[in-house]
Amino acid sequence: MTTTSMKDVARAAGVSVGTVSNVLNRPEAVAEETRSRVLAAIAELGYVRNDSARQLRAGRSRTVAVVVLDVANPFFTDVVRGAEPLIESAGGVVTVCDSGEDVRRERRHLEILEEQRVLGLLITPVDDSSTAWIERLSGHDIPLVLVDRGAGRHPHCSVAVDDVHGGRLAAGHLLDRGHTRIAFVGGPASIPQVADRLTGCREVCVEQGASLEVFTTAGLNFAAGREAVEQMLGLDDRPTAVFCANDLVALGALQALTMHGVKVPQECAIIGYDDIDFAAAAAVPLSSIRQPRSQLGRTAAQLLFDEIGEGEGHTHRNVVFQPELVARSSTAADLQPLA
Amino acid sequence: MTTTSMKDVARAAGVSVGTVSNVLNRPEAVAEETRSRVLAAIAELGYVRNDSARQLRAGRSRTVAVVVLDVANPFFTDVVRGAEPLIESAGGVVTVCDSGEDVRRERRHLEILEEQRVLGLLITPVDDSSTAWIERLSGHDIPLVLVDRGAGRHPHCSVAVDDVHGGRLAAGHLLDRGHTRIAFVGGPASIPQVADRLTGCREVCVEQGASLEVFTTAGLNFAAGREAVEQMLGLDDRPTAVFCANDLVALGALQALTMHGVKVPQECAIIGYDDIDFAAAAAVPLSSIRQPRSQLGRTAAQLLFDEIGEGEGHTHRNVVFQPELVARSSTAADLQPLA
DNA sequence: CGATTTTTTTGAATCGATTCATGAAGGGAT
DNA sequence: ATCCCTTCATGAATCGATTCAAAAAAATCG
Repeated sequence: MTTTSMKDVARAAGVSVGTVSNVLNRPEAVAEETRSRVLAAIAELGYVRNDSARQLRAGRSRTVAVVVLDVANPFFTDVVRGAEPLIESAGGVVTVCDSGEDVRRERRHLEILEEQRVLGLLITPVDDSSTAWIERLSGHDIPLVLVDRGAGRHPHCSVAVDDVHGGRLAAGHLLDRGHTRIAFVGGPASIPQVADRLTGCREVCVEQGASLEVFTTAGLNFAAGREAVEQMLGLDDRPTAVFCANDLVALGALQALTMHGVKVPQECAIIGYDDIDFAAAAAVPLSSIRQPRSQLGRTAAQLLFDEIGEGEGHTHRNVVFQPELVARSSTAADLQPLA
Repeated sequence: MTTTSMKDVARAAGVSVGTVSNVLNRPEAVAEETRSRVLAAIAELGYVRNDSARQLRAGRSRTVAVVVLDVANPFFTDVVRGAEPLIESAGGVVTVCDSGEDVRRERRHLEILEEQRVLGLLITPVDDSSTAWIERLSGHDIPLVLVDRGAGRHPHCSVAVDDVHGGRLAAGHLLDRGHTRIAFVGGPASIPQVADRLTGCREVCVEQGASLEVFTTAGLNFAAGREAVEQMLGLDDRPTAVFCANDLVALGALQALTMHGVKVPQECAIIGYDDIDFAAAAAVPLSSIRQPRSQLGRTAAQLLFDEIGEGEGHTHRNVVFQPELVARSSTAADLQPLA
């Protein structure tokens, strides 16, 4: 006999299983003397509650899943960190799922989470094709909050940052510095955050008559930034400023530029997005667009529990934060007029 | 009726629940015609398996938990990335738990994981006081592999990197550069990795007659590095080289040094540990001690499944990898003899 | 066609905790 | 001693999927 169950504890303590259950769940309903006898038996036998059985009866688990695009991206770990305290203090258990910007992985996670009957979900969807699955969970009464993504016309709570505005801030800053040939690096284009940041950037470029070259990458990481820069350096008449869709990409780009002896910011300016801690510590301290990362997580958790608490009569809320420009050395020099 | 169960599917398809179960678990044992009828009913009703019930019956979940010291540390995300493919291809589900270098948080996670009857565990224990709990899980037949930590005399599989050797490499490199006043920054001292790296460092310093100043920090992150440097800069006769217990600390230290106008490496050299991707992209590319991060994860997962597969007749294995010095700019200059 | 084997399907037992109607025991009040 | 209230403890029913011995149906063969 591998595992000891409540029945064993009950037998050892000379009580019924119902009483053991009461000791665990409503200790005040059990007489002092009985309770300590049961607790002694539990300690004696090394009994551990079986969560599956508990959940089966309860019909719902106490797990809140956070589905992110990339756990290795500090932006998301900060969002998770922001959400954790609230979830845990509400008796929940946090589980982090990494979709890796891949719809198939995301879908696999969602299938499993649905089978697990999770208490709720905070999710940053990979792209629009995620919607069908998300609606399915939602239809099966799993409350969810969209993170870093407006709900659009979807009936959900959401917390987001105005990425179009962020894109405008970044591009505006570069143009202020005198640049007229801008490169945008990021992808895939199906990721809404990328699309929005590019939209904002493009708007500003068009308004002010700057040229814009778009380098679409396969992902939002170090390697993507490096590769895009390699490609850019091959051009005859290359851009003088790069706006990267996030800081990881920007750090990769910065590394590649430095490796090729291109001086930042004198010969090429760079600005990233997210303002992760590493940005300030980079080879050339990186200008970036700051998002309220942990507040994003905290608010999302808050909305989720509001929804769980309010039940039927719940009205969805959509919170939008404004991003903020953080200018550092990587965009510090005004463009030197070419002779 | 919120959830639809197998019973509902059975009724809709005009078969027994046993047959529905067979369709899901051993489709080849069900007649073609019946199978498609059941599948149709499943699709029709939007039926989703209840994992709790399944686990209850099975006695075990298919979750493999990875308990790490800090999810925000790229070292650990890389370890997790390394372990995931193998776990998932074996039909497992990965869940990452962050102990945050805090024994209490670690313990809470372990309690929950035990209640969940996880399939297995990859864990980097916070410190020696974790041992009792780990043994408890192990005693309850939950197989586990210690990660980034030798098993010592404990009866477990483990994958580790020789941290004492790593400490020697780092210190040796600094002394080779002509430094004779070394600072070690890291903590808390109860973390074995920190203790081992310091041990190696101290050995070399003693052997070669260099002085060693130890700055013990509360954690292994950015802020810790910054604070230690602030403190160090207050000293009259300060060290000329800093060995940080990991790269996050080193990046924090580097940032603080730069902020105070101390030139790296000319006025102060720095070397970190882990060689995370950010190290190479730092303000001054950071020398570091490289660990085979994803291989660590992959091997750990391998050992775990070996243990699960072999059952009783299993013999524990302890794999130790050797770290490797990666010299970059942050230690590039030989010490300038002070006039 | 009846006997025999093979293929399918059935349905009851099981996993372990929770819940709740029911009942027992103890304490006061009359 | 009787009746009424509390306070505690009981144990059967329940959650939903899996398993497996046994029954039923279909196929094969002489």
